[in-house]
Amino acid sequence: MSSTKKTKIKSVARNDNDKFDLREKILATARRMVLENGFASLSIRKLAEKVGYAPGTIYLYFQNRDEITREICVRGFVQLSEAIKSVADISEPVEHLYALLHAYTDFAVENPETYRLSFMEDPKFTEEIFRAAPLETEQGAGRQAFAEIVKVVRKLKENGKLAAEADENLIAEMFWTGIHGVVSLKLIYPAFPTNSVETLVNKMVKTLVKGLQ
Amino acid sequence: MSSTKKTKIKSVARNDNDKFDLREKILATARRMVLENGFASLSIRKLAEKVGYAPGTIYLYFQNRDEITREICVRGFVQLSEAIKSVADISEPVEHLYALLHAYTDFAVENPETYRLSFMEDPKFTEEIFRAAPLETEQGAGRQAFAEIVKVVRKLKENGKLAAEADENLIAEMFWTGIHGVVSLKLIYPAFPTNSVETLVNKMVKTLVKGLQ
DNA sequence: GTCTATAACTCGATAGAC
DNA sequence: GTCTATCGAGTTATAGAC
Repeated sequence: MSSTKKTKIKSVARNDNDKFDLREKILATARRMVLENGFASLSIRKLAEKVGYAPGTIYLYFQNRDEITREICVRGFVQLSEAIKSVADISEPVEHLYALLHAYTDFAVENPETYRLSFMEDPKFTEEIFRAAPLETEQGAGRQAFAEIVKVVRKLKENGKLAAEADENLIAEMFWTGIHGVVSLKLIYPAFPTNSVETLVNKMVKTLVKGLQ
Repeated sequence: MSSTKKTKIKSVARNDNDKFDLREKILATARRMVLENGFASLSIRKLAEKVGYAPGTIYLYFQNRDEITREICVRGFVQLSEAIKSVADISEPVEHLYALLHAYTDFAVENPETYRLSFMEDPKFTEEIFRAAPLETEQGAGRQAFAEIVKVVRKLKENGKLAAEADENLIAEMFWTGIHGVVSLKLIYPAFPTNSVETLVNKMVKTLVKGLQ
């Protein structure tokens, strides 16, 4: 790998008065292509054509195709992380838990391609989401999201909804893997779990919460 | 790379007396390649080379590449279906449930590539597993497996572990999606759920069973 | 610095000679 | 049935013109 080769290409306007960031333009175009036809349809050649540059030009801003998809995923997960945090002010713990998990599944359903690539397709991207990194940075988005679940579990415990000796981490992972199973199966094959994501998530969370008492 | 030109294709021993099924040989070789390097590494060219034939020959036995991967998946799920049925003689329902779900997760852990392709990568193959087909045929393997879970749920109900008005189908789907979430997340990123598949499945099933009462 | 053109390598799939 | 040759398409990456 080429270490810190962030070639911060001169931020000079190319043919306009406004300075524009070609890197961002490429990313935006790539994102649009992905939303329309999925990650598989994202080829360097087509991307370059749409942006109006030659294929080789893309490589001035990105090391390779993966770096583009990775960046799209990571940015997507920042949204997820924010959505999860946006319900943090709900004081009642069970209600908070439902809101948080629904924010999660809503993100997956509304951003199926991002979710698929991040959690179902390629370990490379999953790693990117969970990478050990300062919690504040974008790269820690997956860990931030998980940390929020742990917080809610702790809140459940403090409110007596949970045994004092319960393993918070294990329980948080149980919730996460459970709802991941619901959305991931539904995303790949909508016809199988015949029940809707909402019905399944509600039933699962309700049953788990009751079973934990 | 390069060099080592293998032009000795013609010298491969082909037993013309025994009529051996080249189709099976191709499948077996493909399966081996998949086990070693994943489905992505399964190319017609490499496969043909390993089998000792020209690339075009493969197409005499399979319509295309997908037909090979599909067949590998479907056969894999017959094994899963059999593993699940092999625990059907356990009379105590909760014990039966645990055994069944562990048979499922064991299959996923032992056949990660098959499981990944069937349930995480390409809807085409998921569809093949769940295809509406006579339950007895190979193609119904996924549905057979699910039917077994429904049976156990019904048994739980008959033994009073479950409310009489409980939705058997919904509960069976809840168990399936739950353990699918555990194994699928673990398969794609072993480091994240820090707890083992066994620990998570046990905790989840135990909590769900308790919560259903 | 920016971009074009193209190399060099994949791959799946097919046509035609034997 | 099998092989050779090839098409058409994808990919990364580089050499060199402007």
